[in-house]
Amino acid sequence: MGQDLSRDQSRHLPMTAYALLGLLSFGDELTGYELKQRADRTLRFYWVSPAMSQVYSELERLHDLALVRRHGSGRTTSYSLTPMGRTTLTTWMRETPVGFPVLKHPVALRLLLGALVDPESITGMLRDHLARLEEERTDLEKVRVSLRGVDRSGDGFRYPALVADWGLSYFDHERTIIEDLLHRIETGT
Amino acid sequence: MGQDLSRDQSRHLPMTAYALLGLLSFGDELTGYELKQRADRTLRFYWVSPAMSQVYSELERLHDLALVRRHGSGRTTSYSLTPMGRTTLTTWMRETPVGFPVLKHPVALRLLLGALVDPESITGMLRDHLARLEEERTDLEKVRVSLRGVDRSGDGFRYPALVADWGLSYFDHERTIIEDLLHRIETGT
DNA sequence: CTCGCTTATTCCTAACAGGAACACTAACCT
DNA sequence: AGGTTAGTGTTCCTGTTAGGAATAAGCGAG
Repeated sequence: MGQDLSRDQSRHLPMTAYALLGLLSFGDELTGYELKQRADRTLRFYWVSPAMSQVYSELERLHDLALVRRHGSGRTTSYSLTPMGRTTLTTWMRETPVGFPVLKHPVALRLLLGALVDPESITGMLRDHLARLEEERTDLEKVRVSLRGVDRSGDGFRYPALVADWGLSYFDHERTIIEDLLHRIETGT
Repeated sequence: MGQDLSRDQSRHLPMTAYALLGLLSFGDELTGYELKQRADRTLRFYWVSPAMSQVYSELERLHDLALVRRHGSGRTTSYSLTPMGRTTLTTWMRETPVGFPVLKHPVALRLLLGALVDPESITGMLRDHLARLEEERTDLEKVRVSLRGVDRSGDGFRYPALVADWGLSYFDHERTIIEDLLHRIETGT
């Protein structure tokens, strides 16, 4: 039984686990709660923010695998990356086949079924979507600004800022698309 | 106990259920297998394609709720929308609060952690992503072409074609973004 | 001091992903 | 004919993920 565990390092973990390791890879010592917050704040633009339940159970597993260290100062427990955790993460970065993006776009799904309802219902939905798009964009803008400060770690490239720029341009593109769709629907192609 | 069921029509179903009802709303009589195929072919660009297991168990539920009709000709069973199923779907289209898109972008996630590995590893990943993007784009192009033929249902707007155009422009945008990123990384901002 | 807010964790349930297993059909192929 | 291979159609099982309720301690304001 025990001998199998020695090779368990090469087993792949659920994506959530790597996302958490990734958040810890920036060096901070974080509680489950803080990890969830950071995920909600920055990660959510490119990856689904894991549920609270998921964060804690995943941390449990990562601790069992010695990929994170526990810093239990009384009631609250915080976590940091172990050297082995860092190795696992970089190995995953290099060796794991990278999947294709998956999108769950409720607006597109409904647009597809647009013939079921009146056009006003569709244009209304698109306008609501535009408004929310704008909110999200300003949120991401704030994140990018705050990254400018933190992102001063020397030698490498400023990847988090790059990704933020990518996200912003994504929002901009979607806005023009939706505006165009609105125009086409209102005038009849 | 029984009396509660009378109000169960207003209960909301999982998203997968609405996606399946949506696929059936185009009028065909489909088996679970065919539904899965259609989802893989067209739906996947805007919504996660449900797993086989999910399709069959969801159809089971929809049948229990009398939202789909079963056409059991021997060993294979096909399904079609009941009037009540159509009503449920249009009600959902109009009344359900529309959520914000969720993206799982493994390339963006890794780019965020780019400092962990050498730049060549990142540019390699981006180039792979470009290639796959191109494949997906041509798949979607085929879908759009085939829609031109089917999409001749009279009065309304050609929504499926609209959504396909949206998807194509999404791929085009992502391609230019990635190419720009590659250039910026290779030259050092 | 107690009301409400944030932090922090645990637990439960339903939804979803992924694929193995099984069975039947059809084409083709030597 | 018999055999192989590919596609159709369904069921079952396990692990992962989503979502939120419940709990509790700490902390600032009235």
